[in-house]
Amino acid sequence: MQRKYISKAVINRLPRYYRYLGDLLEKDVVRISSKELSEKMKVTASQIRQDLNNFGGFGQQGYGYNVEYLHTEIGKILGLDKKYNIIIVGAGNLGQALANYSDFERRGFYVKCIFDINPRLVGLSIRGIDIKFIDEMEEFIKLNQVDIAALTLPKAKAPQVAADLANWGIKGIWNFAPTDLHLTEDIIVENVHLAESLMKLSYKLSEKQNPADK
Amino acid sequence: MQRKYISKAVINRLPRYYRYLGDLLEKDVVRISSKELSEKMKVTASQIRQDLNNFGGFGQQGYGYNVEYLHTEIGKILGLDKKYNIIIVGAGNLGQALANYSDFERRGFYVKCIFDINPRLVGLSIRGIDIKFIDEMEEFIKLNQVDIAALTLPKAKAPQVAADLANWGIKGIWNFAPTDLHLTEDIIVENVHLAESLMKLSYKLSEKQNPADK
DNA sequence: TAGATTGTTAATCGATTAACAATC
DNA sequence: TAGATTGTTAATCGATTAACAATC
Repeated sequence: MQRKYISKAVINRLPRYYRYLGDLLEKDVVRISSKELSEKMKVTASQIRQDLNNFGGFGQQGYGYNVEYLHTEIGKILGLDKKYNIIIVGAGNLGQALANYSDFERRGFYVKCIFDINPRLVGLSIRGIDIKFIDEMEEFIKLNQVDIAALTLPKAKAPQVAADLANWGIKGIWNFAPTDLHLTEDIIVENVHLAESLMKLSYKLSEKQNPADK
Repeated sequence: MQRKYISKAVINRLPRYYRYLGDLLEKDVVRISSKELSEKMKVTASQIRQDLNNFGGFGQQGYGYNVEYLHTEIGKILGLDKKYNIIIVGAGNLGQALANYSDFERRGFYVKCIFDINPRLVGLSIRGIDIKFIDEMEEFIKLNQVDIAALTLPKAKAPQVAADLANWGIKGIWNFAPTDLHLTEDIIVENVHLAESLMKLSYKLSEKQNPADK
């Protein structure tokens, strides 16, 4: 669908546009101009127009953008019109939290199974999602069409599991382990590094106490 | 401590440097050149040297960088030599997962209390951390020196709670609610938007199926 | 038609990379 | 000293913002 090359900076902003448009939609706002949206989002109107025009003209001169239409179109760009099957690898607290987060389903992400090595967790289920022993993972992936694996396991185990998943045909990895996975080009990795996020907060807090000259 | 203005791009990379240096330290690596590190991290050596020099000369010509020293210095820049008291607001799965994540303590982040409105959770404790009723939060913050609040509560409640926390003297908010908090300048917000992270993964997956020309 | 606002080009700004003199 | 590698300046590249003609 997307044809021309889109910079990473633009892609990173798309989900935020999507969220704001969803909020507007809930408030029954029908149309919005780039200027109004820019004030809400605290970005420049120019950036919004520039970003959107990477994907085609969604607006109308003199009118602005139709909220519902733009929301739908950005959803399509983000691939939210498709369905994804997810497995969660690691049934610890974070894995369980993700399994419980039913909101993902609204966006087309379906958690199909959770895997762990801990026999005390195997056999349990969360929101009707089974926790299976990790040895059953290969077969499960081959029988079900699993697109994405969320890795919520210790750093030490992540690289091997990721390599296995890649071999078994997983397309994307949502990596919560605090390590970088070095896989082949054709497997997509999206990292969530909570510890690093907390460090950024910490940096900003100390900076506040010792501000820069500028 | 930090004097000159540091760009956001640099700050975002610091925790990753810190992580790689920590890994090297565990492997008892004593020194590393920007070139070696750049190969591991898949960035340019130039960028590493440029980034580090924002904070002063940590290396030595002809030698490279001492791993332990650089690790410590970046830790200081990130404020990891300080201690932070944290409260978690929202004792749902994600809040509980954060409370259970004992690794944060190693970095100086101490979870002191969890708050919720659900009477069925109040009175329980996680790893010895009490879950209290949210009405007790104001007093708790005034009695204990709380620096950071992690918000793991529904989007609808986040803005009001954040405003209260700001009034009660919280310095930083680690926001997991899928909304932007508009607070005064002097309160620091670091967002973790899991849904947006998943959308980026989704984008990259659909892009792979319909690649750009370039 | 007049007013509003997009789509898009041009100008500016900032971040990254390359190059190399300084120096360990 | 010779070799290695930093610290730092200069060149390049990319992203953001400003401006405005096109057009609804």
